[in-house]
Amino acid sequence: MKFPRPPHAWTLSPVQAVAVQRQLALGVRFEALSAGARWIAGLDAAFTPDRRQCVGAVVLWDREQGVAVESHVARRPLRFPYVPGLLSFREAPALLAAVRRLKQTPDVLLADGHGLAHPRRFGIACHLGVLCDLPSIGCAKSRLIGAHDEPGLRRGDRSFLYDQGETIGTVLRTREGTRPLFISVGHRADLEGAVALVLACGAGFRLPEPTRLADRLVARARAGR
DNA sequence: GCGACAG
DNA sequence: ATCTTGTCGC
Repeated sequence: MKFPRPPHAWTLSPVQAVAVQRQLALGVRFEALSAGARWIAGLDAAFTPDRRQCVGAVVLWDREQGVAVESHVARRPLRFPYVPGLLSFREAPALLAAVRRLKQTPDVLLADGHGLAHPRRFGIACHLGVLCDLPSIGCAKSRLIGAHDEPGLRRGDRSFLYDQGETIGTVLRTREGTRPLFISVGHRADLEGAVALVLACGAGFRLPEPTRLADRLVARARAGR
């Protein structure tokens, strides 16, 4: 698929990256996520053993048939350090390269990381969604910012994530006996719809199938092929 | 100055 | 993310 808008430069200083986030955050749109979203693109990244490259993977999951219909990986040089709050500048180049290889355009992107649950309300899910101009959801395995109560112990139990008086996400238990996931809106989505979609993509594991499969794919592609 | 800190 | 053995639980 092609991107409606050309991306900005990726080789930046942390200070410049923050400026880019503040600018792009103005482009985040809020919409009701389509309840009929069928093709979900799960995204995940890893690093080569020498830590010089980032490997991005995308798995297009057909929610109707419950199967992966496309899988792609792409490698890009690692040019940015890990700085909490600037994750996308490290992983997005490889992830976008993988997304670009998709034949079918996704209905929504499911990113491994936060969306609005971010200090500047522009986590990697927002970044990917805005650049691709596609609905996106952040699905992180741990908290970056915000306060919350511990959700109930059963699958589907949830509590909200708050920061500065705003509700920035949902802490969702996707499987009993495991730590909850942090769901937040990325771009062109709503929190309720995001939570519903994550649960709809669940297959008995803590992670929703699209990102779980992308995770597996990237783990294999990391070393060799 | 002391923690917290997506992946 | 990644480095790593055994071990607790279903």
